[in-house]
Amino acid sequence: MADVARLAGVSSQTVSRVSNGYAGVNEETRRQVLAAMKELGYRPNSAARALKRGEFRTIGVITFTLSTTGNVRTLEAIATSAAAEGYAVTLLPVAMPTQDEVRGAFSRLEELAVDAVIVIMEVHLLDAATVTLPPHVQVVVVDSDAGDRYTVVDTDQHSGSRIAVRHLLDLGHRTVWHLGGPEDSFAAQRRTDAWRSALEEAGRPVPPLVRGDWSAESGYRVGLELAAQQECTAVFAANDQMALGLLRALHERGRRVPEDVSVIGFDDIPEAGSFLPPLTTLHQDFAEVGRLCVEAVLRKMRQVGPERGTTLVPTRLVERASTAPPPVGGGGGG
Amino acid sequence: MADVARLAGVSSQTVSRVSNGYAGVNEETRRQVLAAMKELGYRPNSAARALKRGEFRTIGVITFTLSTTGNVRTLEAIATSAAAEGYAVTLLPVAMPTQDEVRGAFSRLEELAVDAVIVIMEVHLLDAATVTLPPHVQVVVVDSDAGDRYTVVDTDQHSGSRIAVRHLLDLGHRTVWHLGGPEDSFAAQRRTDAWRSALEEAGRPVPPLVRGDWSAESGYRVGLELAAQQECTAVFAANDQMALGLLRALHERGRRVPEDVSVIGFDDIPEAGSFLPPLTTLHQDFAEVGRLCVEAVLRKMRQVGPERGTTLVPTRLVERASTAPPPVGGGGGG
DNA sequence: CACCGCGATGTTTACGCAAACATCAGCCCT
DNA sequence: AGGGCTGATGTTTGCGTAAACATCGCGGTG
Repeated sequence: MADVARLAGVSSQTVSRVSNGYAGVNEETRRQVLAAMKELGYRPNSAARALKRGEFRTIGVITFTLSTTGNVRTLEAIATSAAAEGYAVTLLPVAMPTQDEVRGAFSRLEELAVDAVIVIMEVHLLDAATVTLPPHVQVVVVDSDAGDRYTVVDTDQHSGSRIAVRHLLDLGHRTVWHLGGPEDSFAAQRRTDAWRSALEEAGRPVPPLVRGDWSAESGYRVGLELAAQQECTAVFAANDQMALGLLRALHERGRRVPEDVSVIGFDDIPEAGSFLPPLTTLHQDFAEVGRLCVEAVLRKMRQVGPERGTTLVPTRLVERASTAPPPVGGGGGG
Repeated sequence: MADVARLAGVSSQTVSRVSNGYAGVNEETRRQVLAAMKELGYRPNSAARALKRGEFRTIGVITFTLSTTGNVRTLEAIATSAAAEGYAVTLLPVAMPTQDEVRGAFSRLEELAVDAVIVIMEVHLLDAATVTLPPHVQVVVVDSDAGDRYTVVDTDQHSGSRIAVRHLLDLGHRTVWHLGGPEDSFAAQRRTDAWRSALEEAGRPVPPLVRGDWSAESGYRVGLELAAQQECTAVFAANDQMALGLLRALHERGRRVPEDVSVIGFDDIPEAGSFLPPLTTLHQDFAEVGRLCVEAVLRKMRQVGPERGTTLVPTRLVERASTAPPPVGGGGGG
């Protein structure tokens, strides 16, 4: 910076002013400084800047696994939104869903150059990891019900699941089975709760719950059980990957989709439209979730209060070929 | 830090020594300092550290889109490996594959706190973006053939594709069709080249090339054309998503897989085993690619020379149900 | 016994930047 | 004409840390 100042014949402070786009610099002077910067290939040192300003312009994202579409898409949206606001995004992967790993991520975070944190994770683990964060670091959480302790942004799992169940009931199915996600996931839990309450509200029997672990493979395994239930004509799978496995299981057991069994998923992954048959599912707007996370965290940073509460992003039903009215004489009559 | 020093009754330099794990500190003193740190909730300020040390312990990852499995898995592996080495990872998303966007990412990078950059991107764009990087910033590229200008780490696309073609020929197919990836992708280009050369080497006819854009949807569209070719008994799809679309197209046109047509993919995405039928494909070791990227970039940072060259990670054939010998009287006789 | 060497610790300094304050010239007002 | 105001610029200072150097005490050695 001193070199630039010398070359431009000004003080280093003026260089700083130009570099930060401050007003109150003569147009002529500004041009000279910019020319000098360019000639010397000057780049501001972000460490010094951060030290002086007391902020890093960086948001940390803690995420357990990038193997689910949702996490990835949300992360991408966060990174894009953050970039638009002049913030960088630092990734803090948690290799295993263990307490130690989570604690480790948070403690790495402690010495990390971030002003705020967005957590994309099952919050069961977050709770237990009683880590004291640097006091000024703001936190926003995705996939949680901890709205009273953190600011939460999430897809509206509840209403989405109700839409799924309603869609199948409206087609004439007597009831809807559910291929749920893992027990330790809040998202899975909420989808399951909504499924049950929607059925109860409609006065329909609630079939036994079966669970997978989000993977297509688990959907296949559990799907084989469902395929054996002749009275099962409609299944709400908690995500599209499991729905894929379910489709395969049904196919192998000779149960046609949607003629014999209707299947609805959740997520609307890009491949869902290419399943056999194309999958009816609930579209999640991950881009919006990510955008809102960044917005929330920046608002918290800029304002004072630690504003808590939950923001929900609606889902949208995408009808494809995997859902249809029940077979006549089958489970119909709802 | 001064507070800690005061509380522990030592100088701030001793605190620094403890904080950085230097030898030459009395065990008794060290304990006192650690206790003081804990009591005061001291955390080293990474900005000041970076300023003093002249390095950020951070690696930037520039990536265009996180919508492909490969990019995501590689990114995840990079983040994990980097964390193991005490490095953080900063994400630099490039929203659109345009020159301007790439240039933008690189210029954001210029003021960003990174010591090195890993680029996961089609390098066609990278070339044109003649940005002058900060001189000390090392670059490693994934998916490129620019081994003479950058250090490159990539999956061995060529040998993987040859294995795919050989597998189908060995099953008895006369030749192998190819559903290629987009023209502007180096990875796609290499897979296509390898397909062609493997056929030529075996003295087989080279069917006309069809291309998709990596998406399942495009695989379906193009797949409809392939399905119309009665002499087509074996297809090598450049990735699993397009293979999924192809499977759907073949199904809709009444061509059974693998009885009438064999299909092989590339990537081995987690869902591939749940396709209908389960997809034979080439497994890419993205974790290894990511690990090697970090290793390479750290080696470059620590040593002097800008060591160039290419490291290839081998693929592995995963046989599932989508490949079989050709129908008798069909395209057989290879 | 004086001196050297070494381990343990303290003191000084500079990293690059930007806020705070200081300066200075030109201008308007009374 | 003098005072005060404004806009443009320069000077000083300190952010928190760690390298470099200084110091200090102790035990061993000639």
